Amino acid sequence: MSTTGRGLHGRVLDTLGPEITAGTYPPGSVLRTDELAQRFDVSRSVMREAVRVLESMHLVESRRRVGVTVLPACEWNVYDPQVIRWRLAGADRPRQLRSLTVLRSAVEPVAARLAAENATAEQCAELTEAALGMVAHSRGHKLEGYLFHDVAFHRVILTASGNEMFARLGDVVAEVLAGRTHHDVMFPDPDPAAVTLHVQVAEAVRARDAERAERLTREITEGALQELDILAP
Amino acid sequence: MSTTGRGLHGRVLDTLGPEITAGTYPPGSVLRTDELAQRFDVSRSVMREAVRVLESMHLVESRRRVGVTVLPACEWNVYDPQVIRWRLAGADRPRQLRSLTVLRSAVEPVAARLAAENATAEQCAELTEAALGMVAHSRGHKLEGYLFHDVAFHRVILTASGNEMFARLGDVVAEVLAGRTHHDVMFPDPDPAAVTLHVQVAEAVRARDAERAERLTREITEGALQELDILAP
DNA sequence: TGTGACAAATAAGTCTGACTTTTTGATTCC
DNA sequence: GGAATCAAAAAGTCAGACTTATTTGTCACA
Repeated sequence: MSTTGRGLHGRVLDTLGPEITAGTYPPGSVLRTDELAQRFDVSRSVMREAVRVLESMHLVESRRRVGVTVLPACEWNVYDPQVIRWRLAGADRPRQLRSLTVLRSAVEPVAARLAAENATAEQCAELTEAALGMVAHSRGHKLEGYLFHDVAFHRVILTASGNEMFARLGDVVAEVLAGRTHHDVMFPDPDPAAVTLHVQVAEAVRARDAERAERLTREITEGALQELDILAP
Repeated sequence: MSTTGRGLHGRVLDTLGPEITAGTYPPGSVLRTDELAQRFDVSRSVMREAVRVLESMHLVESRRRVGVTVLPACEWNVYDPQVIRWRLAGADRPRQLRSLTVLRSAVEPVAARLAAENATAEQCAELTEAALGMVAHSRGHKLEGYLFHDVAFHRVILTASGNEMFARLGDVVAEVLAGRTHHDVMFPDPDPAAVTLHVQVAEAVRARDAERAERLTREITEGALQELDILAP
């Protein structure tokens, strides 16, 4: 599940990216390419490539005669999957998880509405299969299997919406769900009400009932928000 | 309004980025770093930096002995502001504008609800000022002034929500609104109903009426969607 | 004393060329 | 025909020299 790994510059990013997103260097801090190259024991060319990537994520800004300046968090490309992973691995994980869950609560109901209008027969089948999979793994400490089908379910909804901006949030939702299962406190078995809601959403989409699909999905995401409130008020 | 401009590699990206996002090279196409370096008359180091940036946007994938492979659109980081600008400048602009407007319709109502709960006094003032500015420029072909305050209004809503994921969509909304004003057909004066709605949202936020702020904002975004349907059905 | 021009220092930016590593696909041998 | 081997291709890496822009500081001049 390592993020980059591709090449030496990826190795550098794997430690420098998390450091920056964790706030190790306060905004305005200046790093020097040469020093970084020394620290990571790579050539300047490799270090420059890494800096270019960080720059494209708006984590840093490189200026002549000044150096590589760390930008304030409000500038970061927080939708970059890499940045999301780095931040989820860091200390302000709970805050991040909350932001993303709020985003989910805005997007997924609308996506479900669109999915009900646009889903193909195949996507309806995948949805039903995922919902049934969730049911099958909802009891007896089978959290891994449950997570698998949960992720699949929400991915199908987002993809079937037909909106590419929604579809690309599939990875984000997957990270959030995985994070909830693995790192945070979670009950040994998922909430039965949530499981039922997923099944009902699948039914609504299959029945082309957009209104109902949206309302039920809103219940799901509101449940996810309440769950966060209980764990970290 | 030029996007990158910083350094030689930025110059390369300014032409290569739009080419790729426009679909000039079909997914799976293979580019060679050396050839690209020749074409743009830059050194391999510079070309490699540009490729790294494209790679971090998931537009291409670089593999040894193969070359730089163009990835299918479903892999692209479509939330990267740079990618958004490149695509909005390209041929499938209308499609892109629709995707982003649907995203707005999902996000902004929820953001308005949160803004009503969390906005500071200063943000309330900014919101009112923006709404009044829209009113002042709503008649007499003052589209530029209207756009300015419209952008400001939606930026404040998204920022005041207190959710950083929402806040970062300010630039996206700005692009969408600017695109609508400049490139697409638009009536010489904005819809009076929309202007009124903005004023009412500002009032609702000031009055801490979250429910009403959400409902009114939903009306605004649904209006934006209908406007798109009229222009490009 | 203030100000403007000029010079020096600094760190990123660029280029070149040689070398390494990985991957692929073709060839050969069993 | 299949497996092992080898050669070519392209990205990856490195070192070093050089360029350029920007900042800072100094000095002369008003």
